[in-house]
Amino acid sequence: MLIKTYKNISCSNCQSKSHSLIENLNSEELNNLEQNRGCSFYKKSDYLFLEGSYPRGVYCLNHGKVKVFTRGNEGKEQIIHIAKPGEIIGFRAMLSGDPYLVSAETIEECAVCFISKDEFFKMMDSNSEFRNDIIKGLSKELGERAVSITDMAQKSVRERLAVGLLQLKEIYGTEPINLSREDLANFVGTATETLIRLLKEFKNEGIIETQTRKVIILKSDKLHQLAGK
Amino acid sequence: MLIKTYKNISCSNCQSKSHSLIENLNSEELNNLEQNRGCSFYKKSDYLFLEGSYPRGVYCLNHGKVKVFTRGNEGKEQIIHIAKPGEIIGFRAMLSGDPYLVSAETIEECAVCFISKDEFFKMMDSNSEFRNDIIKGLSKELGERAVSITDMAQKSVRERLAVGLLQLKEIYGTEPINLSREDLANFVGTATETLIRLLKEFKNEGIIETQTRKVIILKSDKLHQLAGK
DNA sequence: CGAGCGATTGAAAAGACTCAACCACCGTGG
DNA sequence: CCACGGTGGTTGAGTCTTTTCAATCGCTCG
Repeated sequence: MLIKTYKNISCSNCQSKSHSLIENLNSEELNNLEQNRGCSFYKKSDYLFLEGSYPRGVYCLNHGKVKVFTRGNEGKEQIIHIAKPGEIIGFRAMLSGDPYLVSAETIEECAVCFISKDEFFKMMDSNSEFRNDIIKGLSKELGERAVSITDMAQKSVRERLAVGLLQLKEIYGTEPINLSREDLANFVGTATETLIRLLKEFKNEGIIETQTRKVIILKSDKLHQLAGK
Repeated sequence: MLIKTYKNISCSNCQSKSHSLIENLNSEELNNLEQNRGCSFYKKSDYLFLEGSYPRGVYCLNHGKVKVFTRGNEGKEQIIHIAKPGEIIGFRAMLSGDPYLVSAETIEECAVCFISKDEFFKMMDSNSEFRNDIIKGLSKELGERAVSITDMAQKSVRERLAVGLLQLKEIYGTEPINLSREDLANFVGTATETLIRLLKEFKNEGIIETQTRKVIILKSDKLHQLAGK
């Protein structure tokens, strides 16, 4: 559910710009973009878009975190990606011309800008640097997913948890990881109960610390070791 | 190991062109391409490229089948994709600028054309239709891989085998599926022994038939049912 | 203070893997 | 032409991981 519409986020001064695909737009393009996008606040657990629907544009995350997931057997979520500020969400389906294969839902309060399909394609056509960044982004992600497939197919849940925690560390930076046990399980690809048990083991081994739902990583090196096998 | 170099495959008349990314090149571009690529025969079990090395160009498969795989724990292969004639292999790493994350190896005798990096980028720059097809291809594949990740994480091996056989049916068309048990297991993401046992179950249930190593699908509808859960 | 949801624990069952042995086919060389 | 060796395919048994189901706990919000 959308809370309110606002125009007070500037693309030129967006604090997320530097690590975003929009960083290579020139000032004219940024100004134009600023005129032609809409920004909104979202509460926790709001959807940006739903699997099966058709994309009308892309979402540029200014603040907060968004989980991107599919639903598998019996509707169980598989979290494919957790987006952080600066990321543009939902352009894959737009580029392939298909309906969304994934859903996107906020896991915190978020500030999100919407860029229409027309505007996005205009940017892609007119700015080859932007376009190349998009292509590079797609390619990079495609490579990462090959690795994820292998991990899911071959690694034990324990190893996958180690991998997942390291990925989350990249996403959360210095902040503690703040996810429900269920989301964490759906990210790692396991049952919630199994996740809780393994988390407890890691805690007992001094690798992590937990504060209610928050997880703090104490020994990354140990996680790397566990993840590798 | 490369068997011999030849120039006798014409891009304009390539029987694989119609279902290839090169189908939207104009005749001038095709002629140019034809002058600037090299074609080779490969024996079964030859590598096109190896994980970790740097791409120098892309491979256009004219005849035969190629498995694309990563190596996970203890070097076990995970087959990410099986390419059939018409497909261009290995452009992902070239576009992202990284070394290959996967290896490509022939699983039959193959005829393969090599297009250099320069040539490929030239085509991408000059022909926006070609470029868009590449972008679309990347996006489509990215979506499919999200589904694969979910399948690997959530589906039982039995379900995954059903999914895998249906995918292989698309690839092999009317021909019987002709893979070693090990490759089949590495495609489905399981141990060879488990794969064999499940294959036997499917056979007993009249869903498939086997002729030594070849697998023939008798009841696709049943497989769809099993794949869904 | 009580309802309700998320987190946690325990016990049992199921699914898949590993290991070891054996079989079957195929090409080679005597 | 046949014995031999090797590779890939198959089977069996035992083990381990992970899931499932059921029950309990504990925080948070009205």
